[in-house]
Amino acid sequence: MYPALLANVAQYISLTSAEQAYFSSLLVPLRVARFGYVLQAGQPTRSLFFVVRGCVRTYATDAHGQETVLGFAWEGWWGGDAASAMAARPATLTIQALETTEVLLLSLERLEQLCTRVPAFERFFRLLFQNAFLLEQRQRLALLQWPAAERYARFCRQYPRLRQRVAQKYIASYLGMTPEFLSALRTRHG
Amino acid sequence: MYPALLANVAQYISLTSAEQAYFSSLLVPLRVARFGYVLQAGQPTRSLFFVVRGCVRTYATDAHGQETVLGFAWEGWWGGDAASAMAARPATLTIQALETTEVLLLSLERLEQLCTRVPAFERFFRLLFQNAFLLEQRQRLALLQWPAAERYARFCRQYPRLRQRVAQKYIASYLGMTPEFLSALRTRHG
DNA sequence: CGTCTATTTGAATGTACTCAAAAGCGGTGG
DNA sequence: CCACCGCTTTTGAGTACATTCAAATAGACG
Repeated sequence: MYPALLANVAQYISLTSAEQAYFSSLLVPLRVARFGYVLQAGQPTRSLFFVVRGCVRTYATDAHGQETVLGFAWEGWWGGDAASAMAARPATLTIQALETTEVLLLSLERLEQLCTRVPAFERFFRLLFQNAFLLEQRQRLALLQWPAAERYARFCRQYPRLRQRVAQKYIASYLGMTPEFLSALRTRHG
Repeated sequence: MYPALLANVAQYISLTSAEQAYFSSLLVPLRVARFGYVLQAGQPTRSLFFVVRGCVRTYATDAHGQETVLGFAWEGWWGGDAASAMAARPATLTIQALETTEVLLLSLERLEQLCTRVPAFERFFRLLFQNAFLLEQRQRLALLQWPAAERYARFCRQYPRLRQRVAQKYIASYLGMTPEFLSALRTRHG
């Protein structure tokens, strides 16, 4: 039984204790050391995961080896390379632990099984993807309509703790600017 | 009965004809003339919609009146200001018809009702939001990791017909560049 | 055919990037 | 516990990609 994850699920749906036990039985805990990988580009992947402890960054690497950070996930967040997992293709994204991190893996096979046997989970994952979609859209609009300084200011307001938790260069990449430029922004303003 | 929408739903779930009829009964058809609005920022909104015919653009307007195109929807696509509808707040996005357009409105109240009475729809909307999330993420990564010329080239490959269908300035906005710059790109390359 | 808007063209500007090097900080081991 | 080492952040100069503004041309629609 994993209280943090059950609490996350309970925000959206109610489960009997038998359902909770069944759900828990489908999860595979994984512990990753700092700078280790939850997933590496090129590996087969068929899972999503829930972060119990720690923090990870998700990034794509282009042909020149340039890394682009797509996002972060810490306690209480879901993560994974959903596109690759759903298409049953090797991962295109890499997910690296920025601290000692513990996640619970849920394979898509088991997710489907879960949705069949406990239909409330169909609803849970609908709401999960709905929220993920809204966050993505919001962040994409930020990239399109705000200049770099404004994006950083909003990021600091939205995720004040994350700023002290992950390296500035990763935040810069996530916000679509170079680390040098973010550094210059910080000295100019607050 | 709306064959185009039922075909869209049938890609993911199977419905009895009674379920099809019930689903159809929840939909409200709306016809919008060219340059008319399916939704305007500031209006209350509690619906998503499916495009039967025509094409719309979805955009946000900032404090200076600057418009940013978030996306397009044409025959067979779903649209709406999901964030506002779900939060039960006035729309922040505007959705304008670029041609004479027919949509089918589905209010969130009825969507919830539908999911309760026909649980397969819970699955349908999970998959719909899953796909929407993946598209958003892909487009956000494009903004972060590709230069303007590359984004346009990929857009033309991915949506070749859309290029002839909507004004270039809207495509430029969607791709995160000015219309002047997109025009310059086009004369330089193909 | 005429008007209105979209697209193209061009020049000047600016925001953000690249490259390089110094300074700062944290983790690790002595 | 301190000192070193490596990585992150800062600083600065030069550059480039993309923007702004303005005007001319082209295209669409009535």
